[in-house]
Amino acid sequence: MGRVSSSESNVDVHRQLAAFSNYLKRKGLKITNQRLLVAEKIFSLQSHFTVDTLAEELKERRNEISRATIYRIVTVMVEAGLLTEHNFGQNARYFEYIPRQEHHDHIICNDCGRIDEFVHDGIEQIQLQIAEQHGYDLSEHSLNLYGSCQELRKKGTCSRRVVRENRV
Amino acid sequence: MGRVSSSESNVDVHRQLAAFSNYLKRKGLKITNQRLLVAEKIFSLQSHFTVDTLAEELKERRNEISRATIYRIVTVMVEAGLLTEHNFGQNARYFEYIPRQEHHDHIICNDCGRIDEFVHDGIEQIQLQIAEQHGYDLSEHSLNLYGSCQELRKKGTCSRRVVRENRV
DNA sequence: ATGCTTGCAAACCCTTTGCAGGCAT
DNA sequence: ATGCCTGCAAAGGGTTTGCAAGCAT
Repeated sequence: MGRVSSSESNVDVHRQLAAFSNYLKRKGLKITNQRLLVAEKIFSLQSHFTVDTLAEELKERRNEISRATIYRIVTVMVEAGLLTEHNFGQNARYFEYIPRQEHHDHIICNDCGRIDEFVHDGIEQIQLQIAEQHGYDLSEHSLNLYGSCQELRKKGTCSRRVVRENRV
Repeated sequence: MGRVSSSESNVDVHRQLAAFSNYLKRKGLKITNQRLLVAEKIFSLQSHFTVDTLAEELKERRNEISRATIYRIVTVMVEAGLLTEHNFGQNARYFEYIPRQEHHDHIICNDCGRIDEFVHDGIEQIQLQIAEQHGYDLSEHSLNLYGSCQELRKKGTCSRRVVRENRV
């Protein structure tokens, strides 16, 4: 249930990389191999990630980059407005590439950690009203729904769990 | 804009402490001085807190309790259903005492860190619909609005910031 | 040549845990 | 007396930072 038809083409990735390069140039920052590799991985991922998962994936493709550097690059990309940071749990910092300013909120599965996305115009508007009523100038918001997806209920198992008699 | 008329009376605090004691007894846990002091502080706080702020406040009142112990007590209280944990930022674990299962969401000020609360039945219902549409069994949610409150705009300063020419 | 970037390792912050002594039961 | 609790200090996990070498400009 991500974006319309996923399969980000290479053309898109290249365009996004070019945009990132332009940003770097404009800011007087250097276009390094590490920055391009990390950005490319993020653009082609098309989903949420942590610095840790990113580091693992890069390592598998023989493009190992130190976590310190990845943290620094991700920070630059957040400043560039290319990445958004999420607070899904207390001990994980998730980032997500959001093409063309497409906003959305998330539903996270308590069983398997799966993350789905949604947008609801009604909710978006109500939020603006609420902020106004409380005297706030709304700049952003974070709406996360937590629950269990169908997988565990239907199959009896999912990537993380098995249905047991005594659910905790 | 917290709960109706705040001023939690001592009577209430005592009742809540009694409830907590009962819970401890029921679970075969011990009623220790630290547990009572921490719980009392939380009940009388009537707002969001971190383990750190709690530790500081207890220290000021000459009731210093080690952070390790506070973490352990807070964990028990979450299990008892007396506390809810929030993810307002990535590097702070906030807890909140929620009397009588009163649910609410939050608006957080980016300037001063102030936290206001609200409930909107419409949003609550829409969330259930969205979860259902995506095949999820909704168990909980977290909705945080971020913005700037009136203080900084009106006074030119607030507890954390001063209005400057170049806002970042 | 210049100085931004990288990688390493150490430092940090918050949180958890092993252990021995303390206390509620 | 029993064994759960506490406090200390050490360990852990994620993130940041100082520094010297490396690389884009």
